[in-house]
Amino acid sequence: MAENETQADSRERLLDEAEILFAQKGFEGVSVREITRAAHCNLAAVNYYFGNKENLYLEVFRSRWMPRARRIQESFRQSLKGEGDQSLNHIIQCLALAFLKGPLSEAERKCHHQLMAREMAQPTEALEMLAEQIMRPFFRELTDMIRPLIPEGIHEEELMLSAMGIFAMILYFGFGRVAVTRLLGCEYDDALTKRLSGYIADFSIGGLQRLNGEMHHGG
Amino acid sequence: MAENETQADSRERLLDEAEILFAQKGFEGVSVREITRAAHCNLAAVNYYFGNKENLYLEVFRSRWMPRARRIQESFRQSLKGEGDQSLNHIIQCLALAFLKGPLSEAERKCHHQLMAREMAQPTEALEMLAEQIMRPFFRELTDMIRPLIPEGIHEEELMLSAMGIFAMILYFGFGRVAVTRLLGCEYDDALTKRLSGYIADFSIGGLQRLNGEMHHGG
DNA sequence: TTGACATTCAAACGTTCGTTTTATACATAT
DNA sequence: ATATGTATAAAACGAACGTTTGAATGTCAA
Repeated sequence: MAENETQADSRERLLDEAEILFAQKGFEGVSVREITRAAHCNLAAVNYYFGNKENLYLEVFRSRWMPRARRIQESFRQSLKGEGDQSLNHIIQCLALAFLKGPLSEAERKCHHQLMAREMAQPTEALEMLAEQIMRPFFRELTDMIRPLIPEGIHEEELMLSAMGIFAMILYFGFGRVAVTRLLGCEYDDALTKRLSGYIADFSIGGLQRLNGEMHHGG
Repeated sequence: MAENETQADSRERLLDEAEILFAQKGFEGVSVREITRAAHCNLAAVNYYFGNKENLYLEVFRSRWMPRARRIQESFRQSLKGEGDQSLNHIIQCLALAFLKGPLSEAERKCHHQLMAREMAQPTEALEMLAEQIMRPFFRELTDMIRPLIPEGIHEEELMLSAMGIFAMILYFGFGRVAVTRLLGCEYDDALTKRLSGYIADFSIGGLQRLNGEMHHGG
């Protein structure tokens, strides 16, 4: 084997193009023909390498989405370690930034969040995999991180919901950017992303602190 | 024409069933045959009444989604008028409640939010219609309502983003309930809905107040 | 009864879908 | 040189898709 390009890269090209197309149009919205055309390989290649279309979809999550999710998480941990400040403010700011600007290109991030949003709206086998291997561990890590920084009596569920509320906004402004720009009346450029990031951080921190206060001072 | 049942109700039954199925599976995920089967009418009925599948989809938004959105908004206005309290706290609480519990049944609300989420993820002609006739007017109404209650210097965009942040969580916990329950590890029953509603309200209010207090964004 | 109109129905249209089949090209190991 | 395994190619499979057709209904006015 060895040697020049376009050889055994068909499998990789298929995964690359499939992820983009699945993110843009959804599983049912893309045909195998469209994917193989984009990847410059034969129609039968999907079945040759992955057995069927559904397996290709799952493999996209295994070999593309999950590693990227881990990179985002790692970027979050690194930016936390970088400074001594471990306040709630700092943690959430780093969290929002890691997911909204993070270590990814604009195209990658858009693709990443769209796929996630689609799985949430219409879960498949893939979501079970992500929930188990990516999301639940990270939520646990996150709640463990936050717990010592807030008043004691708070319920675990509140904590979980808080973390999910943050991701709600991240996902919303990520996957719904077409609608967001249509409503804001301005383009989704780098500046807007930065402002969104700061806004989400502020909003989340405010929400968390209010939750803390409510828990203790009644309401 | 005769006033019997099941007569010219085919059109209405088609709209009812189509909305549910479109919400559950998306435009491409449902076949005309599936819709007509659910509505107990002939396959050709879709083309007879609506010309084609896409027109049926748009008509679902015109004759089902939009009136329901107006009912939700009206419920919000009524609950505001009911009491003299016009504080920021009260407004947002009413807002969250109107969208999370509001005047709809559980099934209706689920259907409603799922359709919206799908349009945000993959906008069609329908979203332009909703943005113009429903969303933009309501956001304007909302920001006009909130503006006098917060410090002056605040930017219009911040206000818009705040409103959208609230809807982000509403949509997230609405359309992603399968994923939510999978992460929380508990069922999405009435009690959870109630807690979610209160949580989103608290979270949103906290976020807004923080925005007011601190104009600057870190990072 | 007749004619016109609105609605339903079964059947078929042409197209596209995911998948399978068969054949071919080419590298490497024996 | 032959056998082997990998990869690509074109063509076809049956099934399902959205849509169209034309006949069969039922209703109501004339």
